[in-house]
Amino acid sequence: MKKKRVSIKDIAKHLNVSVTTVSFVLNGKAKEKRISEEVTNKILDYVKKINYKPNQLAQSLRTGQSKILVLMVEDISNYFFSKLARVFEDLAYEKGYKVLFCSNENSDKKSIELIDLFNERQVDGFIIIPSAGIENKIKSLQQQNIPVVLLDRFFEGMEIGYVGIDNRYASRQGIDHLNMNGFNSPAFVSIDVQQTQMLGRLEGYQEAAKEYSFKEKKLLLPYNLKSNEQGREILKKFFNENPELDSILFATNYLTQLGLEVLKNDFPEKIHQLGIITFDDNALFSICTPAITAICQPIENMAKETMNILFQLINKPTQSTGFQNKILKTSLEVRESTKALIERV
Amino acid sequence: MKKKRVSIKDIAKHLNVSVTTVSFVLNGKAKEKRISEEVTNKILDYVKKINYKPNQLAQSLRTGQSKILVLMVEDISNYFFSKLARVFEDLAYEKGYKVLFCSNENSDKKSIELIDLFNERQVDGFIIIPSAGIENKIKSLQQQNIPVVLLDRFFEGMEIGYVGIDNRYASRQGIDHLNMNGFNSPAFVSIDVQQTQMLGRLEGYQEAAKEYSFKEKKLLLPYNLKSNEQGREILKKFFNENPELDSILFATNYLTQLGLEVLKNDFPEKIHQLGIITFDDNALFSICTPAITAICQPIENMAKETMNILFQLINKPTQSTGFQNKILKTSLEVRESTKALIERV
DNA sequence: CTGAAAGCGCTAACAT
DNA sequence: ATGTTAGCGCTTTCAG
Repeated sequence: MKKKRVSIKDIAKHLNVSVTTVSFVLNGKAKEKRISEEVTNKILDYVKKINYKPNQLAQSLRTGQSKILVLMVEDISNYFFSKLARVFEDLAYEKGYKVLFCSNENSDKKSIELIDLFNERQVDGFIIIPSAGIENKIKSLQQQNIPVVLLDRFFEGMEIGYVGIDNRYASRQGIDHLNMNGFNSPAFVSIDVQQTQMLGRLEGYQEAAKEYSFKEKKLLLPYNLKSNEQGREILKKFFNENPELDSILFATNYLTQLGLEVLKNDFPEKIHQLGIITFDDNALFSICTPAITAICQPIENMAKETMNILFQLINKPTQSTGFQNKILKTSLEVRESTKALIERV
Repeated sequence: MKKKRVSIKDIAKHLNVSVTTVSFVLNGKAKEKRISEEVTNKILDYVKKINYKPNQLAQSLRTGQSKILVLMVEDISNYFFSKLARVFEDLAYEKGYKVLFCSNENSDKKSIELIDLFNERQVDGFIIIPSAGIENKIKSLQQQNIPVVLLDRFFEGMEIGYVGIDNRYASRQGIDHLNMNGFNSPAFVSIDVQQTQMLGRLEGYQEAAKEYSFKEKKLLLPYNLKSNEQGREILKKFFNENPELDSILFATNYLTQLGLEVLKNDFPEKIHQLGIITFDDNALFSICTPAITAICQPIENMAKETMNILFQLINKPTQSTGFQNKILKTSLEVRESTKALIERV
């Protein structure tokens, strides 16, 4: 039943030419190989007529290029990552590449499995948001001369292409903004994890604490929360025990969501008094009440820079020495949640 | 520099056996082909030692199976789609398949390009959320005997596997709920597009209008809004011109977001009086004020059913006749935005 | 200008 | 029980 795909050989036979000729013509090398216009057109016409498409698999096997890139994120269903994915998709297609997305759930085991999996498939490059323990796996990719660039997080001291934001600065930006609006006792809510981007965010907070000499007040939730409910409990306790806080910087999207749920349910008055800032924007933050001020990562730019570095690696087969890094700045989307109290309704 | 990948041939040579033997062992056919334990172990050990991975590309070329599935959605960065993607990813990996995600932006042209692209790559199956004009392209896939199943939307009368929700019922469910809470003049805000799922939602609304004999009041925004701003203008005008409305059913996520922005900015009192329901949930709807009642699609189940149908197609190479459809029910996540007025604070 | 043929890495029917 | 060998569909060198 399966209609057999037509191959280059079939075309050659049908047209009484050799496969070589067909291949040359198809690959636009007709001129270069000085194949007659007549033959060239005959082939082109026929190919169009039967709507022939070369078998990419065979092509890849032969050329060693699969034109496939892999983007490995923590969880593709997370807003920040899915936005990133969308931008990568478009950028890659422009260049004739496809992108495979996959989620590693921040697990080393899953990350390694996935990398191996795609490596077997000879993908042409990796863009990886790495979990903490896969430094060696990534080094092994580099040794095989497979282009990799890291995104969002990196490994201290590793020689590798990397694109991220200035997390320390971003936190500072947030606290500065709070400070300017009269909030001078800010808490920092984050996750207890050794990811570089999280450490940077914490650092920025601590630095600001010194400069403005307020007392550090940080809550680090366990990475593997059993449930949202557990997270809410912890936050609730934290708010109860620290009534003096006048503002909060949430280090990720997800925490903001939990935090707002708790505030909304258990401290309905506080939600309008506290200064609130979240890392990573989301379209819906603007319709919360109060609308939430956000530290925004320049997603498009991040993707663009990553692609640049990656394609440089792809096009330069020799092991290069200088690895490019790009640290971008975040921007602040100011909304109601950080308005000075006197200005609020 | 590029370390040459070791091939089955290298292994054979090194071990003084034939490639066949290696291939059989690697494919777990040692028993079946009655290859001695000794040889089997020798091969297995060596393979493990040098960490050999077969070249999937070559394998695919040979077997005609790529173990790759494609999920084509409208926009991977949309919450509903990225959630779906995540579930598909997990389900597929369980079965040894990978999933390529791509976004068609609801454009026929892009859809067709993408389908051709992946078709050339011999993917093993397609899961497609189709744009309106690609019925023929999909038929051509079927003719080539390539497994396809449609999701979310379908083509009237087409013989094809399909998974979706009962949109008519879902709308009814929403309006019924509003009605029970004393809202009996609901509007319906949707997009002016001929997608089956949207038509179903409209139908449900109209049906309810007849049954409860309220006057239909629908707003259909153009599909290609120039900007969010334009959308907001239209909504604002609509709210102004229809002050008698006591509730709204938004037919998609995105519209809800626009609508809430408008309400928040221009009708701050109304936002607490209107009954509001949205199609498709989002984690952040629960922290809006009021928290928004949502009609939830059973994403996990949808993915599961789709996979079932798809794998049935994949494993049954002969053109089957009976096509399976699965229409699932939505559920209602009741929140503040539809509380009867008397109950509200 | 065009064709023959080798070979990418793997599978599996057919020999031994 | 193991080996030989013919492809899968394509690119590309080398010979006309």
